[in-house]
Amino acid sequence: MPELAEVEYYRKQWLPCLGEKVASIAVNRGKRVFREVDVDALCAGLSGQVFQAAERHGKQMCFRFGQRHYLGVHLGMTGKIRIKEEYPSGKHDHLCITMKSGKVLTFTDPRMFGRIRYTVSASVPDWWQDLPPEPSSDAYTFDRMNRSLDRHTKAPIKAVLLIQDEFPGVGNWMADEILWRARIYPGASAGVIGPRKRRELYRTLREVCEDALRVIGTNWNRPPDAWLFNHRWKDGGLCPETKRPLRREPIGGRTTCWSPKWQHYRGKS
DNA sequence: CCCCATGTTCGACA
DNA sequence: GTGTCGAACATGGG
Repeated sequence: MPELAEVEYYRKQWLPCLGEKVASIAVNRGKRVFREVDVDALCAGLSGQVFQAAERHGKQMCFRFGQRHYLGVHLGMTGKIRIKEEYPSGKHDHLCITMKSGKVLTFTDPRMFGRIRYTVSASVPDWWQDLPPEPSSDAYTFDRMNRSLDRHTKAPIKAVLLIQDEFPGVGNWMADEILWRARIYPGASAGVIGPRKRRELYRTLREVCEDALRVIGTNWNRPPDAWLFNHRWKDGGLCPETKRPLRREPIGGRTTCWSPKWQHYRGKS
């Protein structure tokens, strides 16, 4: 499920326990989500620490315990985090952090494409440093987007928008929403998109990131029907602009939904 | 049984 | 080295 805005929503789920102390840890040892983690160190290290901070960058999250314990969480395709009232928990609750209050910070992920990281360090771990600017931030410039397109001139623009080093947080539905608003055919090579269209793309990129954070990232509200979002999932969906049928086909290796008449821009050939 | 899935990574190839 | 593409990862839902 999770892209930028959904991850932002999940980030907030543990916040009610901010300032509380960890009582004990339980893990589903050996699961793929712990592939980069020393699980013994995590269980031993986190106990007794105070939950201090919850941050997000793109689709990644970082939770700090005490001054030196950094817990990284990526939700993959099916990950969720939430608070449970008591420990005995579900089959896919791979990480359960029970607090002194009895509440349990829980990480769930049936498909296990998600990933946990754990670092103890006086300084910010390398995986949480020097991250590329998010498209919704002030640091994200038109020049930067241009460079991303020029580094991947032959790839379909849809595929380029999904590269996390270039567009952190953008996922499959957001990429489709961005291209629909900019009226660009998702299969168009990034390199053939002209300067004027790039300006439009820059605007819709930032707009979709901001809209998504505001509408879904806050309370997971249902987006307006004027977005592509509500129409893209099922067969038979209609374009909110043209009222004509949407198309769904794999582009850039992912299921892509677009409105053929509306998204006619294919660049210079 | 079949096909599909809002993500990332790795190997092959040009 | 760089860029692009497809397969693989593991599980559940329709």
